[in-house]
Amino acid sequence: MGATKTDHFTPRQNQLATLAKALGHPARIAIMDYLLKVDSCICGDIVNELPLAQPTISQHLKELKNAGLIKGNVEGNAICYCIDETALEVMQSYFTHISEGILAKKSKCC
Amino acid sequence: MGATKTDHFTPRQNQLATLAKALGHPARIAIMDYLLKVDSCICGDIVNELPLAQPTISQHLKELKNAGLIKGNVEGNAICYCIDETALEVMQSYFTHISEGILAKKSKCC
DNA sequence: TTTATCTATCGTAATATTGCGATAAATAAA
DNA sequence: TTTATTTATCGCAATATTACGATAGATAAA
Repeated sequence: MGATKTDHFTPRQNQLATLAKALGHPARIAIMDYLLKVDSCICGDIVNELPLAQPTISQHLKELKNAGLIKGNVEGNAICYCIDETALEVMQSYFTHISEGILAKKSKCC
Repeated sequence: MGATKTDHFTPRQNQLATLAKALGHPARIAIMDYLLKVDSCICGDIVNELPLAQPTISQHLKELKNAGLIKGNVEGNAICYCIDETALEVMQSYFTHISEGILAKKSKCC
């Protein structure tokens, strides 16, 4: 035990969970914040912005990248990361879907 | 090491991360799905819907509740859970905010 | 009261995450 | 080529998560 039973759920449920999990750490929210704040990709300066060591940040960037939330490409001797809109659209439409679902509900239990 | 450095980030970053983390498991996405599907609260039948044991589901419900995503109240000898809209609005506005941020960006790096 | 039903909690094992020092890999600059 | 600069990876320790059997607590039904 201890491992998530991924194969018992639908691909959509797993995808949403993967995306949410990737955002489930304040450092990774902070990285997304910084990516939005600077009007460009981040190339190196992200390490100076966060209160974490370079290997730790590299690891968080890797997780965001694996989840598809950011993408990066080599630029000189730095690497350029920026937000991947596709994954964000998935999350956004998920919450829109939930909101609509709640509005449609006429039940009054809680 | 091993513990998240929560105090190094802003309350907003921590709140978003907490909410995202709570949704970061397919079982909890499935619970939210089910809460939306049935036009009422869930009272007991959730255990039959998921491929997990009762204690595990109880644990997942607890995490969703701690994050503020669902709320529950006693109803007979069952407990009635349903979605808490407030937390969802936080997430929805976060993704709206990101989308707007991306649209506003004129940079063309990636 | 006794029994059934539903949910929570405890305890524990397996696995995953977080964080960082040390170090490697890759490219730029000198 | 040598030296910086930047990022990734390895290895490890500390902590957190996931899952579930056993069991307790609470209410409903008989």
